[in-house]
Amino acid sequence: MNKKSKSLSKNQKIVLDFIQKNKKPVKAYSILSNVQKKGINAPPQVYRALDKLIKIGKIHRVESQNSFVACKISNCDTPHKTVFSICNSCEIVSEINDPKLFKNLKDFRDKDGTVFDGYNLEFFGTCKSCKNKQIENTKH
Amino acid sequence: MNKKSKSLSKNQKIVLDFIQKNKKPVKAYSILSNVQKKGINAPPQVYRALDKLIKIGKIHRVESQNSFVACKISNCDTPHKTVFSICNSCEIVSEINDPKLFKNLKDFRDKDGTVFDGYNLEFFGTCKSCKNKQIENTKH
DNA sequence: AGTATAGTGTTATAATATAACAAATTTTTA
DNA sequence: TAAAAATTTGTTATATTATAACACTATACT
Ligand SMILES: [Zn+2]
Ligand SMILES: [Zn+2]
Ligand SMILES: [Zn+2]
Ligand SMILES: [Zn+2]
Repeated sequence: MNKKSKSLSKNQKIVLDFIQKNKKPVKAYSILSNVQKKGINAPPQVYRALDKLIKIGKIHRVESQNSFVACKISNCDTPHKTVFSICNSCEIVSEINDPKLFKNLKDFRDKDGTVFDGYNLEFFGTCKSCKNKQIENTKH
Repeated sequence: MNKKSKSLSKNQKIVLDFIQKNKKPVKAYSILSNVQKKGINAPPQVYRALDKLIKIGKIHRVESQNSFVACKISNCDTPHKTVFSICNSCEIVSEINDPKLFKNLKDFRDKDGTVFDGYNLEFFGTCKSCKNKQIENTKH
């Protein structure tokens, strides 16, 4: 049994379960208040679980939002290579799985030829649904 | 005289000046403690200046560090299209100016064909100087 | 069984960021 | 140039996000 298949601890399961249930990214203190009934009482319990889940790639941190979202790509690399699109209007986040873009990022070298271990890319725009709403509003 | 050439306010100048003096990104409260002698007394004065400087593209926020760094690319776009390399070891940040990469990012569309307004990309690795130090250490 | 590693529960506190409001300054427009 | 609008300031208080430290428990490894 290799390390990666080791099962999650109680708190890790509770936190992951809550994050996976949510379509949108969730904030640490929102997780806390929502899992208190399950026996998680204090911030460190949440943050420890988050740290571990991030480390093993089950979730990602959305840096521009201080929020956390379940990984949508089963074999997401660690150290992390993540790409998200983020709606400026409703703040919904989608994880992007685009092989061509991944290749461009993986192959990138800086001026010194440095190879990077990982990256995080966040695209910002207006999602389809919000764009439609905006069009609706200009009609009236 | 267009809007972009309008001069900065007193606090904005003080904050920008401090950020530009630093090779590494700086934190908001470090800015605060370093400019108190210039008459900036409280966090909102710093954060307001930061917000404005970010908006006009004079500085960028390094999302993974909660820190702020002067723009090294004179004509950096707003809304922002930023690429950084970040050393995991010394946390030094370099702004990357790579036309080919910029083009790849600019041309990217998601599955729905959405065009994005901006993006932020952070690469993580070990900088040349830190890599050399590591090699030195393994010699002994 | 014994040791090492990882996880738990808890309290306190650090670090980062914003709300709200009155006053002053600068820019725009009439 | 005077009035109106927009921006910036100074200030106090508070919200939000995250970690330190410590004693203890559970699990995995040899
Ligand atoms: Zn993922
Ligand atoms: Zn949206
Ligand atoms: Zn820039
Ligand atoms: Zn370094």
